[in-house]
Amino acid sequence: MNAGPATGRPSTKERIMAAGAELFRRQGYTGTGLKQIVAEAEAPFGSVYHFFPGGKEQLGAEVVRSSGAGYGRLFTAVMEEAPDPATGVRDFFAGAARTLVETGYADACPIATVALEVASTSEPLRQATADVFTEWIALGTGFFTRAGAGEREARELVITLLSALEGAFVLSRALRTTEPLEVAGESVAARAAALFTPATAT
Amino acid sequence: MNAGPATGRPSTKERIMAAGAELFRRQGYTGTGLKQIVAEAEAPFGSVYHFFPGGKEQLGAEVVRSSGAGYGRLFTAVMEEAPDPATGVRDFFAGAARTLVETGYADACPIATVALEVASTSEPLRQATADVFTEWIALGTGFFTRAGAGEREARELVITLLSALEGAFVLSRALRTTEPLEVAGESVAARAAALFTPATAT
DNA sequence: ATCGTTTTTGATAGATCGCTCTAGCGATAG
DNA sequence: CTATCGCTAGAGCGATCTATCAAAAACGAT
Repeated sequence: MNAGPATGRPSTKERIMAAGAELFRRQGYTGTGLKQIVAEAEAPFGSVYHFFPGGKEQLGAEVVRSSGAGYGRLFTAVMEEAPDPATGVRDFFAGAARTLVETGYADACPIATVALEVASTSEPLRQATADVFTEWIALGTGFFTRAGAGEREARELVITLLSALEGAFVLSRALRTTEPLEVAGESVAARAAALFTPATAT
Repeated sequence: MNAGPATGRPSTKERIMAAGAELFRRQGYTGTGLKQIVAEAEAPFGSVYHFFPGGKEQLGAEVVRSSGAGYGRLFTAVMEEAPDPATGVRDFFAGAARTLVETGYADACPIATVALEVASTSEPLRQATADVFTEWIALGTGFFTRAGAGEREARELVITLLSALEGAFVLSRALRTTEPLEVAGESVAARAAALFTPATAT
């Protein structure tokens, strides 16, 4: 029942999930072995099956939901700090590009690789990724409606944003350039700017 | 030296590559075993190492380049059939959505799953995916410049298109809805329409 | 301190992985 | 007919995978 006290290293379960999140994000689900996870987490192998009786699939699902929620909080934080939505979009894409470069083009979306891998092979994992995307869409729709957009415009803007972001991650990681993130980010930012300019609204 | 005569089934190498392309696209690179590929291709196991002495990695690279080139031809064909670029974009996204539904949300981008998986784990495979994306960008830039856009606008439009497409594939496969493809496609089509409307050009 | 319960742990099983190797088939050339 | 060569064919190797399980450690109550 240890949730990680202020002192010492994180609990074994937390270390396993952190290691899993990092490795799944970089190498995908099938490309990452449990042995590799426990080695990186400095955890005993058996602990995986103690904390995740459902095995690798349960670990994967919990990691997807957890890191998905964390990324959602990051999105909200960046957007709320910005002076206006268009600037928030620009900042978010710029931050993603910075992280990508700093990690040697390894850390992009925490769940995209897993999402593509499992979409046609594991229903529980597919469901976990779908829940995360649904949560992100709801989060973004809420933010943009609060910023003054209509429900429909807000939803379409978030979906456009997420599509552009995920796709730019694919291109940027493969090409090892931030150009796709910059171009796609500017495209979405321009659309957001147009939507939130009262004078010329559609 | 058999390139597949008009009669009979395709050559063994062709069957292996076709099976590999389908399985890699749906389950990813690490998620697909050579045994599964030869089973689906109805080919002897040893033939893999006869035609691909470099093993799984070489097979993966050739499959990526081959199916990447095929998808590029599809893009060009759809765009050239359409009366104008914006319609072409709409048609391409609509066709992608149709294929996705018809295959039970399995067949999206032929190389995206592999691209994310190998970006940080296999340099030869990463290079293959990067070459395909570079080729697609060149292809699209050429088309849009011939349609009347400036070099820079054309390139940015293609990158925006590809990012939106790849990202929409991720969302659509996970959510099992074509909504992301429709929304992202319309977004790119609108931008293309604006760019190719002479009166109100930037 | 002692016992009973819960939590933790790593050795190991059973299956599958990519890959190697040798034997054999069938068409063609000398 | 024999030799050659491209290809077929699958048994089997070491390594690695996920998952299991019984023993050890930690904890709480008396």
